[in-house]
Amino acid sequence: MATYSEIQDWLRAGIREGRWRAGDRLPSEAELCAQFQVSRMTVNRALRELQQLGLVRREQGRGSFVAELTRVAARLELRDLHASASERGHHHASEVLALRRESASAEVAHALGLRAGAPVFFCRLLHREQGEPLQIESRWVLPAAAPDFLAQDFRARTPTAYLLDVAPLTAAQFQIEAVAADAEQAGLLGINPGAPCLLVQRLTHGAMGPVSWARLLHPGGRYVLQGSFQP
Amino acid sequence: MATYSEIQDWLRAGIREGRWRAGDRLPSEAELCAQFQVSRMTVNRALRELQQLGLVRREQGRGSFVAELTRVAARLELRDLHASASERGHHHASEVLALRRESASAEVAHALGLRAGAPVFFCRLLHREQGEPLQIESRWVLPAAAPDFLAQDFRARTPTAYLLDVAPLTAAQFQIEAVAADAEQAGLLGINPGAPCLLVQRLTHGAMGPVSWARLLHPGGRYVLQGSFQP
DNA sequence: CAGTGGTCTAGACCACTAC
DNA sequence: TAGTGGTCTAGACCACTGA
Repeated sequence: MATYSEIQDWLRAGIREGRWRAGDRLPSEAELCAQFQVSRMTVNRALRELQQLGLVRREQGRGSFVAELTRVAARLELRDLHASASERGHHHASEVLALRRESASAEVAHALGLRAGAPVFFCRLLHREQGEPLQIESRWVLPAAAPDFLAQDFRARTPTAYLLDVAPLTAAQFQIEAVAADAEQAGLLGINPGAPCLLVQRLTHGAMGPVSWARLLHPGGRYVLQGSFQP
Repeated sequence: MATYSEIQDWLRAGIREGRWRAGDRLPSEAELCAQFQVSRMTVNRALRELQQLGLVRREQGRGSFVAELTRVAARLELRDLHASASERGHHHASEVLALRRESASAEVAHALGLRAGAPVFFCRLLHREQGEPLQIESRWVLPAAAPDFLAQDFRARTPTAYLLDVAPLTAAQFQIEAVAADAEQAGLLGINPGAPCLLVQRLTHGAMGPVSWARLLHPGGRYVLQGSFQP
């Protein structure tokens, strides 16, 4: 007798220890049923989930095989700064530099799917972790998606956390690039003008469509994105 | 009668169309069984897989709920440059700047889990896409993992593709940051010294342990990492 | 207590693969 | 043809939740 997760553990251990190498055939469902004294449904679930994780490749009529990794992939998470600082036991503070209604520039209008000049809410915050400037957040919000946006106190709750509440996410896109800080940004972040920064641009969608477009600028030396892939 | 994926499609459609909002309770397994005239195992699988995808949250004794997204996450893939250029129909070329045996510096030894001074293979390549410099690849390889590394022609096949062949990946870690180009890097990439670059550092493991450590430097304006999240 | 999900069984029929 | 995985059934027992 065994459970599906025990069978998974046994297979993972065998793969990790090199008992089966990438591309090798694993025992068939029937063999695992006999070995672990379980029904086929149980074995099937164990193998199917390993397949969903990318660790195993299954082929009808042929068998189950250890998957070959052809790309380095990982789940990258871009999280609320306040929550991630708290998890590390760090202190996080936000300074509100701007909070107002604006007319959408061509760039903002394009990102949010509006016509240029349409009214949007805008905020600009400087985030500090342990007292050190870590991010300039520039954010444009569709008024229809968060009508009370301008009345919030973003020192108490970040725009990210507020928007998650009022307009739950259904989809998001981001892009990450390296840019040079301009003079104003450099002053806020306490770095030299032209210094390298990591720019994360993020568009979030709610059930009704686009909600918010954010440009998050981080000083190069102080902010690193990390990820890992462990099958 | 229905299949598990038809039930999933029906639930996803309801969530997408706002029939259930984030946090709402979905029909119970028993209700779905009755509605679709299927056994509980089928409904269970449909819901369990939606849970694994992060679209649904399930609680024993309470029910199944539409998940609230609390983080923007996406599968980020760091791929072989040649393969990704080919997919876009672009031309990719590599220039081999160095290919030799070295003694591991403290930094390299630490990354690969060696003692400082241990022999490692090293290569340095300049990758161009459509003729424009796109990446400086500096890579250190554990000789035991790829004994013939120094005999390869990396203009024909990138080190990434070669290593995937001889030492299949089992795990990887990466980190991404913004740095300034030094004079030599700037010369190779055709940018100004001090210009912002995206630096991706990547450590790959095979079945036997660490295989290779790579530092991939991209000119800021020409290289953007993108990702999206669609439940 | 009734209702929920978590897991497992011992079958079944099917499509596909390889010989 | 024998063996493989893909899917489904009609039950079962359990742990947990909330009234």
